[in-house]
Amino acid sequence: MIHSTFERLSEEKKDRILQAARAEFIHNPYEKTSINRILTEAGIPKGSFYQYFDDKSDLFSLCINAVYRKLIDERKKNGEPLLESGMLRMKRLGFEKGYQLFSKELNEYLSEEDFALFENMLHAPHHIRTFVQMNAASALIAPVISEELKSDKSVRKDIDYDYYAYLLSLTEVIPVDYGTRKELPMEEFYFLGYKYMRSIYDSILR
Amino acid sequence: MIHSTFERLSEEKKDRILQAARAEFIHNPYEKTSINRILTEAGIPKGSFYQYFDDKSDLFSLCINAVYRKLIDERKKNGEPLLESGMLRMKRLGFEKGYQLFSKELNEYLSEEDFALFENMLHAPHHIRTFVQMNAASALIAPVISEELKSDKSVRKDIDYDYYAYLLSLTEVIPVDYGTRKELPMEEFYFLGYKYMRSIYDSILR
DNA sequence: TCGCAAATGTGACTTTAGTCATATTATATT
DNA sequence: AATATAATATGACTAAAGTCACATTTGCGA
Repeated sequence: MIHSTFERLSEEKKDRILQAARAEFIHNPYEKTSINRILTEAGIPKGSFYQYFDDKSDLFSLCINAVYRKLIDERKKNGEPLLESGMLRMKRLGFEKGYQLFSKELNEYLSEEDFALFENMLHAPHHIRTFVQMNAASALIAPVISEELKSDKSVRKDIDYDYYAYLLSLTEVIPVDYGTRKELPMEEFYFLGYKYMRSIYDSILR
Repeated sequence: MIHSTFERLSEEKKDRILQAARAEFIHNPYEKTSINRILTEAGIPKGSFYQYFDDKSDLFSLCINAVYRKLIDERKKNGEPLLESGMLRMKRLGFEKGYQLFSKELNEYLSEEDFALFENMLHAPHHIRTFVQMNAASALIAPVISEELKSDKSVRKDIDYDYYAYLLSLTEVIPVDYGTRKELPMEEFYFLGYKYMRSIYDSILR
């Protein structure tokens, strides 16, 4: 967990840490990254690190969340709902077309460095990847979906919006976890994701 | 991930490792446990460890899975279905009664040491706990649920049993993750678990 | 503005994880 | 049985994580 001591830091210092961490996580696979190096680069003493964070995964989460936040903000700015992204559209348009659109958008929104960072997340140890993705889902994606559910006429009014938004935010995490364990090809993940999403919707649609 | 090299080891050696790890994880909170100590205790050289496992979380998973396996086997032996355990029954009988029954069963099946181990799992870093629980769910619990779904007349025949069994196996993991993040009291977890289970069932019941 | 307490900063130090070159043992091939 | 080849075992070594006692700064009531 990222401690409140970190949040209280000056923007300048927070950014110095983020940038140093980002560079490290972009250029190395997760297991090869070093807290020591990041701290030297950012000019932060070792002791301080453990006042701000629990461990390396927090630092990684910080970097990944920054990219997710960018993605979300862009979609919002363009008036595109978040729920429509990823899985659901993939199913609606078919895998090929949906994936093309998805890639196109990512290319618009994300830099090459962002892609490298995401790539490293995909190859990080299973528990780190799951942690980081669930983190982003719950902290960034779920709140947006919750709002979308509230203003969606086809959704029941008596449900716990936050909880179902959280469940929906896992639409990428859960199938990927399952698919990875079963060693399924990437393409199948999306259909699993759709099934998962479908099962949540079955409970909350009027 | 636990490598196949470990599986190939003699039962004697595997058990020596399991017992040494178990003792370490029972007597220390996760962060205070040491691979080095476990290996010294088990008489296994450092280099061998990394031929069998990726890291400490594998060793922890090994210990936790052994207890889950015991629980599952006991329920099977007594002819009690797995799906009825935990959340669902909690909802059917009400929290108080359901929890009493749950505790009673656990007390029958598990030793004090098993409890200590589980306790340490509950307080392990978030990503370790999630990893270990999802692991057990997917490797041990899901296969049993899959069989139960297949022989359940009220379940549709055209579904992907394994996948929905996997989703149902997460009925304890998902609500606990959400509840922990939101800092909800333990009791609420069970109602969230029921909602989660409900939403999956809505999709697979005839 | 002084003095005190709480919060934050600091880096030498200890312990732990993880690597790798080499040794040993098992398995297959003729 | 002799030889080649692959699989496993080993522990000294390197690099990393994590700790802690002490220093410095900040906030705040008198």
